[in-house]
Amino acid sequence: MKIATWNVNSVRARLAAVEAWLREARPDVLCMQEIKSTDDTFPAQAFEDLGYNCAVHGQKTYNGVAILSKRPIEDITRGLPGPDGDEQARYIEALIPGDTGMVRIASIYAPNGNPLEAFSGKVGTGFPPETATKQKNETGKFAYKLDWMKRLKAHAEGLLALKEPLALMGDYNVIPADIDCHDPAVWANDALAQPQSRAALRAIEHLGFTDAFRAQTAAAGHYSFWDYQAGAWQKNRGIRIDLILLSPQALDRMTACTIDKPVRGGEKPSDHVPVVCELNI
DNA sequence: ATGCCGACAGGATGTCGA
Repeated sequence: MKIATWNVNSVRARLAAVEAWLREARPDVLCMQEIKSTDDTFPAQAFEDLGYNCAVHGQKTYNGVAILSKRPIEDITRGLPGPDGDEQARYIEALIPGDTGMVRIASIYAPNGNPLEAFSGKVGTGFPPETATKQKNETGKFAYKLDWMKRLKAHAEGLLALKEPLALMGDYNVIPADIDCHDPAVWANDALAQPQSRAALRAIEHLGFTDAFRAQTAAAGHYSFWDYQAGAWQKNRGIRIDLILLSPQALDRMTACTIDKPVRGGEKPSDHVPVVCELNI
């Protein structure tokens, strides 16, 4: 079974590119993030025409995750357990039957977490009303990121106990290590590279997950994201933040894991590229 | 020091991303 994850940066803006990639790569499962669509505006028909079933957890304008599958999509769960009032659509999970067994798959869009500090930017004139607004808008993004990762860890722990093939795949918004970054100094003050962010990811991995790509190679210089700005793609200034975390039962069936780098050079590309994994299931 | 680019909502330009 060929499974993939791709932060498409708007499924509607990216529809032609996603359709083209599905025709070429023919994955059995594609987890998408940042679809930036509600369930109503999600272009399900286009994917159904290519032979895919769709499970969507959408949101207007921001975030949004989905799972496409050539096989049936069963036991769908939308959202992580957590406090009421978290309206951000960042998690969808389902059970997919393979030829020889089931695999549980989650499409994950972890929070970015920037800016790091409440007053990292301008605070206007400093009058109390503006200060209060700035504080309200900018406080807590990094805290939300770390809290969300804790919620993911708690949920992942329960899933691991099922002892079944499991793939938690998506945009983790964490640069796991310096070798996953073109220039660590550039990202040193970014939420994606903070020690707390890396610790939050490690804490999940230490439950018993393996970074599928890192099971294949220890080499530096493999990225999944290149900023649209400042010629980052042309200069290969990228970072690897799109990960496939596998349970032991999934890892033992893995035969390949690759990053489809050329997609970044395509027509009207996303700033992320697909990460693909082959499982003997 | 900040913007660079791109998508969105809405109908100008601010918000957000990483």
